[in-house]
Amino acid sequence: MKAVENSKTRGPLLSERLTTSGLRLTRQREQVYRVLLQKRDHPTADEVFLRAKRQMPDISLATVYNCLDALVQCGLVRHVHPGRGGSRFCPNMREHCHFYCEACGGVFDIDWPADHGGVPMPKGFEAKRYEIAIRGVCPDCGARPGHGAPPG
Amino acid sequence: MKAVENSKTRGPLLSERLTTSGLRLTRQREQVYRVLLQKRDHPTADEVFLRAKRQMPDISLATVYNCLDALVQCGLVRHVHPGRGGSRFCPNMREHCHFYCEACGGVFDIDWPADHGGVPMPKGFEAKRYEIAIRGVCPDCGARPGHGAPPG
DNA sequence: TTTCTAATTGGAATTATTCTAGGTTTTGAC
DNA sequence: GTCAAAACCTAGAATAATTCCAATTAGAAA
Ligand SMILES: [Mn+2]
Ligand SMILES: [Mn+2]
Ligand SMILES: [Zn+2]
Ligand SMILES: [Zn+2]
Repeated sequence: MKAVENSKTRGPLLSERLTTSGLRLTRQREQVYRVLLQKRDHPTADEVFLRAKRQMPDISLATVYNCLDALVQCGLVRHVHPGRGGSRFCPNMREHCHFYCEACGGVFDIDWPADHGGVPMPKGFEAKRYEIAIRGVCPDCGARPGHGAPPG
Repeated sequence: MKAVENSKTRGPLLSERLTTSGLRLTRQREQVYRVLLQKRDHPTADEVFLRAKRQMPDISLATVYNCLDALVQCGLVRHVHPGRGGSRFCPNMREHCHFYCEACGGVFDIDWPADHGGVPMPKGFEAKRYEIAIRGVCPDCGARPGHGAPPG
């Protein structure tokens, strides 16, 4: 039985995207990508490592960092920078911004309307991409004030 | 001769802002704030430390971190998170966003038009503040391609 | 299949930041 | 002014996140 790419868990592109970027398809890269697609909660590298180890006990943290880097390089994953704590990773490549809940530390994708228009750049500045961070309180934490687990 | 507050280098508010936040005015906090106002290039904590030491050789790095924290707490300084490398500090409290030059690593203030409108939030999300990062190439690096010093 | 090179691995190293414990300064009550 | 309490500063240790390194393994082109 030939393995068929399942876009639900693996995404349709991994093998192609890697090779067109001059990178190889490896078990570890598949596993790291699978982990990211399975639970889209913007895990840290260390969280990805813990989840990946469940099915691949010998994978190393250094490899997880390498794989995440490869996935970012070939355009399948975003590297997200939440200020405090380690950076996080997101397999949603649609244009969106990130909401950081100050009560529970959760990270949420927020749609970013296509008509954003951007910010007018002063002469000479060449903007390649925008990253919008929104800090506040998520629905769950807003509903039960004082009960949000502190971030970290 | 009574010392007069010089708003060019010290800003008009340090003493007041600290005390209204329940914090004390100290030599070290003055010095750290002075350093930030003198060269507004978004230095890292370590860069602030090096600059502050020139006039106050006994100041410690831990104190610089503490002072920066106090200045952020009392609303005189912004804590800026550029993804890679250490976080940076900015005494410009007007609404603005940050341009990160991918060639030289420089950080620049970009005015953020007042009519930005914000991003429409899904039900339940309470947005407290926005942070916009723009990545690209600054005027200097755009003018001499290939000559921008690599960031770091 | 062979060969070449990219990728993986564990551990050490580096970087950025926070913590700790002890000494100093400021503040405010007396 | 004197004194105690609280805030602050300091050096160095500790922690957290990430990168580097040298040796092995494994993908894929020929
Ligand atoms: Mn996301
Ligand atoms: Mn700024
Ligand atoms: Zn929350
Ligand atoms: Zn530049």
